[in-house]
Amino acid sequence: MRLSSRGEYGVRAMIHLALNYNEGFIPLSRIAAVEDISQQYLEQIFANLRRGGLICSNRGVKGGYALASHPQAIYVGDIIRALDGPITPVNCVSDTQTEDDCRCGRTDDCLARSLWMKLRDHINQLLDGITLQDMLNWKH
Amino acid sequence: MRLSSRGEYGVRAMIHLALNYNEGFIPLSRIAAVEDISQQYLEQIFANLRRGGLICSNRGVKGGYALASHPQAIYVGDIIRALDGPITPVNCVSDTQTEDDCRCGRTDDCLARSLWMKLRDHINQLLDGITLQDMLNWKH
DNA sequence: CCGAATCCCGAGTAATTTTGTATGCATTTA
DNA sequence: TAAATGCATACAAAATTACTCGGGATTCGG
Repeated sequence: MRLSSRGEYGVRAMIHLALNYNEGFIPLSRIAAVEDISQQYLEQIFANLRRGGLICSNRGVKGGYALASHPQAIYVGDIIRALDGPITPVNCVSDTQTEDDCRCGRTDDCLARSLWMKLRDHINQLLDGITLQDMLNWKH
Repeated sequence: MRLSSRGEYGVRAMIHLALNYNEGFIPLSRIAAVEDISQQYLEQIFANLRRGGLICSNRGVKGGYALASHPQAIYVGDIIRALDGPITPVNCVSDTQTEDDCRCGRTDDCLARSLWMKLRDHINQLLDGITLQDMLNWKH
């Protein structure tokens, strides 16, 4: 049940953007330096965030990245899904599952299945209830 | 945020033991066959469950495995922790973390850290609130 | 127009983790 | 003693993750 480094880095980078929401576009090099993340790796992560519509980008000198919307409107769940795909403990109960993704043949009469669905929903509900702004407010 | 196959198989095998709680010790070969899991792989899984005190074993002919306690007293969280270690989204906030397990240098003033702790607790609280018996009762 | 700063893209590689296999020994019962 | 079981450890194959590399495309300031 570990999060990928993509997800972890992605959330941290998004917090960074949220903290500097007023300052316009921020070059990736600065985020990579401050957060101590490989710049090229972070580029891939940001590519996914952009495709997911969570951030905007500008090329060229003075370019960089910025949140696509207000920190209040960006949910952690969306960040992680943009980077790691559907949040689910087992493929069996993912929205986008295919037939043979499932390790156990049975689908309907699988007692464990109810557990995985509960767990899936539980995690998603938490992550879809927390925005970047919420996290900024947690600052002690 | 995926569960390992160890965890998935382990829970299914424990459900199997719970369904046959009255029938004494059940040989692993039968569980492996019914649940369609590699027997040798399942042996490793059961070794961990045994070390975790969740199941009892008897060797020799007529030997096998059985739950160490009543299905009402066995929690899913304990099963998964016995197989995969601490349930946590990032090493940073694991109980048993070491210094360099943590990808981000900062520990205290990490805004993301609060999120990971909430997520960790959220997941553990769910899994520590569900017993094998609960799952049997979900049978439609 | 030129050069520097930036984003963008796809392929490739290294490291790690996961998922198993293989082999053999130990114990119990009939 | 033989067969059925659990026990233990090392090994191997596969998959995933976590990056690196090399080069392009775009924008801005001079």
